[in-house]
Amino acid sequence: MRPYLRSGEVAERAGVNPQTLRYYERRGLIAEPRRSPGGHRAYPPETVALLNVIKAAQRLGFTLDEVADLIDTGRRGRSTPDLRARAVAKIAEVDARIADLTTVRGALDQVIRAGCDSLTDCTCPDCPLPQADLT
Amino acid sequence: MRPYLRSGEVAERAGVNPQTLRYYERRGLIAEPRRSPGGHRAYPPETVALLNVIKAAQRLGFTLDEVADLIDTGRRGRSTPDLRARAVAKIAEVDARIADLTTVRGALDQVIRAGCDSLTDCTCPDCPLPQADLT
DNA sequence: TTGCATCCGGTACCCGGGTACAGGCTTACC
DNA sequence: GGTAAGCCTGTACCCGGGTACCGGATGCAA
Repeated sequence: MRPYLRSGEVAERAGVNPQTLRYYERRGLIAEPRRSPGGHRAYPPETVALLNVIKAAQRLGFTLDEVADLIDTGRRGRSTPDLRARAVAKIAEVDARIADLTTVRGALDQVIRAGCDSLTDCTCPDCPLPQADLT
Repeated sequence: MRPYLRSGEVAERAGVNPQTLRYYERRGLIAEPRRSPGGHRAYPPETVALLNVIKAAQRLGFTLDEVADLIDTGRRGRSTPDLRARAVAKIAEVDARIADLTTVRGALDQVIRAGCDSLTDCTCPDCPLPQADLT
């Protein structure tokens, strides 16, 4: 007989929009909760913690699908190496993204240093715009 | 009496989907071209070059709205400092994004090194997951 | 002149992560 | 037992950058 929470309470405690709860339910991130006799959702308190976990994972760059998968994998088979492996793969993604942005940064820098004055009719010598990067 | 091009030809030369031409027209990136008597678009050949400029600007990280603005500003008043200023601002955006990603990378690294084994029930000591970043 | 490729306008859909609104029901408190 | 806050479902919309599909009209070549 735990103190079940209503959706608004869960949302507020987790710092999340109430609509987001239903959205996560649809996406399979949180389980369908019990219902009150009138049909209102009654959440166990752990849900708040789960939402915090989801937010933490999002901040780590995981998509909602990936988070759903991680939660799911953790729940069944407890396949230990999975989180590790996914974190390693995610680091590679992040590194690739950083490399892209670094290239872009360099190209912007060139544009500035060459003194480009127009996208369409730049008059600067050796204008870098036509090549502009390779992202 | 220049050799006007049909939309499919422009699209092919610029390496772009034909639908994208109409989309860019709607977005104000390319001007509405002349029409044939039957209503088909007849593009001047410069359009291909313009599309390449647009692609270059996109690779520099500018949004289509920003590109439209840059082209427009270049066409009228020839306000020289504008491209420079926008490139400087864009570098700041890129740097901020890189900083974010670097933070995320660090957090992922911590998760791996701490040996976290589950999003929801990690058993590692000093588990970094609850804090996980501040992006 | 006929046949096929292409183009037309309009509309709908895709990705990801939600948010908003409408119209009706339940719950909580006095 | 009244009233207001909160919840329900279903649906539509937002961002950015396009892509796809439809039925009908054109363009061009043989």
